[in-house]
Parts: sequence; structure tokens; C-alpha cells
Amino acid sequence: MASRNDLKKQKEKTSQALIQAALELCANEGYASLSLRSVARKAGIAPTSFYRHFREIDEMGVEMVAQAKVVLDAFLAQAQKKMSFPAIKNNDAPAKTVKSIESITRPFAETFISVIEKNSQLMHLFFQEKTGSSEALRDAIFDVTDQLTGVLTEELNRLCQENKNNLNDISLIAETMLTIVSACGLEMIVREDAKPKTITERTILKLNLLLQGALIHE
Amino acid sequence: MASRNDLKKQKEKTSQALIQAALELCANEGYASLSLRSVARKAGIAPTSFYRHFREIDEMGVEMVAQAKVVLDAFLAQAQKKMSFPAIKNNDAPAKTVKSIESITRPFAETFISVIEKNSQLMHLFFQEKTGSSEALRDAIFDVTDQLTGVLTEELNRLCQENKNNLNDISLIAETMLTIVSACGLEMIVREDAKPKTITERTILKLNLLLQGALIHE
DNA sequence: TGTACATCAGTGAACGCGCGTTCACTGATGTAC
DNA sequence: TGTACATCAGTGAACGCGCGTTCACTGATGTAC
Repeated sequence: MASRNDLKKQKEKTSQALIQAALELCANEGYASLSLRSVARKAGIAPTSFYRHFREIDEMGVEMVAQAKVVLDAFLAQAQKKMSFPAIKNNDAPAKTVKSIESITRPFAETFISVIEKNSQLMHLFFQEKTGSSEALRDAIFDVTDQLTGVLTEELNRLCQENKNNLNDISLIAETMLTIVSACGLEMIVREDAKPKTITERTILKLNLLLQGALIHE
Repeated sequence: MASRNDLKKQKEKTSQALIQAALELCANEGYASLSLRSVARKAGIAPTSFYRHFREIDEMGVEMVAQAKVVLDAFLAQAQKKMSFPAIKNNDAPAKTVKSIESITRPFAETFISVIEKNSQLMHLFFQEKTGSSEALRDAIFDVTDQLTGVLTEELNRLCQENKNNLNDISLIAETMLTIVSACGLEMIVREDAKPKTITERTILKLNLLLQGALIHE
């Protein structure tokens, strides 16, 4: 017995099929080359039916960004569970300092890379179209990026306070951490010869340098 | 009296007009939305004449990347003239260390931002299409990026040796420096509300953190 | 319970448009003799 | 010097195609009475 709710769910399912079709096309042709007809065709509906779900392609694009936001929020939540920042003393050996810093950077990078691998199409769209040609998408992506940077900044602050470590310019660090991992993530998606393991380790090294540079020795 | 040379120059002029037209269209619509006809129209020639210069759009794209390489090589050459790395002693005050590091990062970032401002369309193309949908362009851009990273790595090595400073992971640093400035550059191009001065200073701070982290105190 | 009406996701025909590509052509210039 | 031929950047007509969008329609389901 179908109800109004069932109908809504059916419509939602078709919308999601459109988005999934769009993601697969994006992976090959890029967002800018999407056409309403190709998306509808891939999703198995008539071109005109597209309008029952979105007024135009960009409206679907913005919805895709919203779904990327969900994935990225989950990424940060998952990373937060694993990150720690053991107390660093002024006379600690460099190796010990690095180890403490890597308690942040390794979970951060590894969680991120794993999220990239599981959601490569969505993440590619997100980080690629940040500077793409659709203003609507750019704006949506910048908003989400700002929020992510904010959350990461808070988390870094919390980690510092927890064990009385000190870092300089925390919001700048958060921004740069995201820049570094997204650059590495994009490289991994786009280069078919990329080895995830190598890229992950190189990413961690880069993040380590950044945090070491920000560490204030009292 | 026209010569064979004059003819070649005339052809070259038209090719450059096509590229210029393509860059202007890219700035609005993005590389993926370029069409042979729109480029020819903007350049003021018949659509069919396009084929006298390039076999397809991507062949022109690759030529555009080659021109970006010229600009970026010039950028590094210019930055090299201005960068220095005064000797850092183990017991130097942090402020003095930062000042020495900033003798690298400030000329580097300021030169880069100035190049971005003067060649925004070419640089946008270069850094945007690094992960774009055309494999030909991606490959060309990755080649150039690798070369740039190599040159910057050598230069950092030279700067270190000059005054007996020590940096860890120099090639990783070179790579990350380029990641950071290109991310900032793209943001500057794409955000109409961006203030070049603010972005430059933030970029320098980010680069400083990175180099501080790589500095080996003996 | 039955009947009349409302809602709404999905459809198929039709439109005008810009696209990439082909083709045979033009006309300016250079080259051979 | 003059003449015949070669080269080649640029042209305009024509093609078939996929595009976004409109429109009136269908048919399944929910709602009112």
C-alpha cells in the first residue's frame, strides 16, 4: 500500500540516480561537460523528467556539493576520534616531537585518503570545482571549506589545550592542512599510476613539517 | 616585400590570436566548455580556419600549457634573483630565524602573486586543469610541474649551501611550496572579493611555517 | 463502500540552435625556368 | 624579365548530431464526500 511517503521516497530514489549518473559522467568528462540529456540517459529516465527533480544542472551540482559536505563532516568526525597530541617538552628529542605531531597528522591523512578512495567522484568534484567555472558551485564549495576549516581549527585548539602544547597560527594551519591533503587527494584520483601508500606517507611528511614549524617551544 | 618568413609570422599571429581568444573564453566558461567555433569567432576567423593551426582543441590547450611554462620559468628565474637565506645559528632568537626564512618565502610569494596578477588566465588554466578532464592537458601540466619542482629543489639546495643552513626533505618542501602558492593564486583569481595584499601575507605565513618545520637546528 | 477529482513523476514529439567536420574553392605569395 | 606552377592560410556552404526547453499528455496514487 503506497502512501504519500512512499511516493516521496520513490522520487528521492530517482533524484539520487540522477546524481549518481552525473558523478560517473563527471569522472570521465568533467562537471563542465555534463549535459542534462546525458545525465538523464545514464540514469534511465526521459530528458524531460530531469525537470521534475532540478530546475537546471547547477541545482543538481549544488546538491552534490551538499552530499560532499556530509562525507567531509563524517571524515572530520572520524579523524577526531583518532587524533591525539601527546605533551611535548622543551628538551624532547626531535624524534619524540615528530612522533607527537604525527599523532595528529597520521590519523588525519590516513582517514582523509581512505575517504577519498571511497568517494573519489564526489571528492574530485568538490576539490576540482572549488575553482571551476560555475559560480554557484564555487560559492557552495567555499562555504563548506570555510566550515571545515573552522571545525579543524577548533579541534587543533582542543588538542593543544589537552596536553598544554602550543601552536602558532592555528587557523592558518588548518587551512593549509586541507590544502595539502586535497592536493594530494586530487593527484591520487587523477593519476592512474599513483600509489596510495606512497602518497599517504608523503602527505604525512608534508603535514609534519607544517606542524613542526608551528610548534612553539617555550 | 613579403617573404616566406613574413608568411610564417602572419600565421603565428593568427595562432596567438586563437590562443588569446581561448584564454578569454576560459576565464568565463572554463576550458572544458571551449568550442572550436567560439574560439574562432572570438579570434575573428572562420571556424574552418581553426584547422590550419591546430588539429583539435586539445592541441591548442597543450600549446597554452607550453606558454604557461614560459611564464613560470621566468617567475622562478626572477624569484631566484631576489631570494636569499642568511645563516641561522643554533641560538638565534625565533624572530631572527623567521626573518632569515622570510628572505626566501617573501620574494617567492610576492613574485608568484605578481606573476599570477599579470597572467591570471594562463595561470588559472595551468593550475585548474592539472586535475581537469583532458588527459593531454593533465599530462603536459604534470610534466611542467615536475620540472618546476626540480628547479625549485635545486635552488633551495643552493640557498642552504650558500650559508650552511640545513633543511630536511627539500624536494618535499619544493612540492608543498608550489601547492600552497598555487592554491592561494587560484583563490585570488576566482574570488572577486580577494585582497591581493592579504592573500600574499597569509601565503608568506604559511610558507614560513613550512620552512621553519624543515629547519634543522644543529 | 463507491465515485469524482487532485496531484504529480514520468513521457514523447517537436522546436530552434550551436557544434565539429568535410569539401571544393580563392587568392596572395614564392619558386622554377 | 615574364610565365607557369606550387604552396598554403583563410573561406562559405553543407552535413548530421546532441543539446536545452516547451508542451500537452498519461497513468498511478491520494483525498474528499
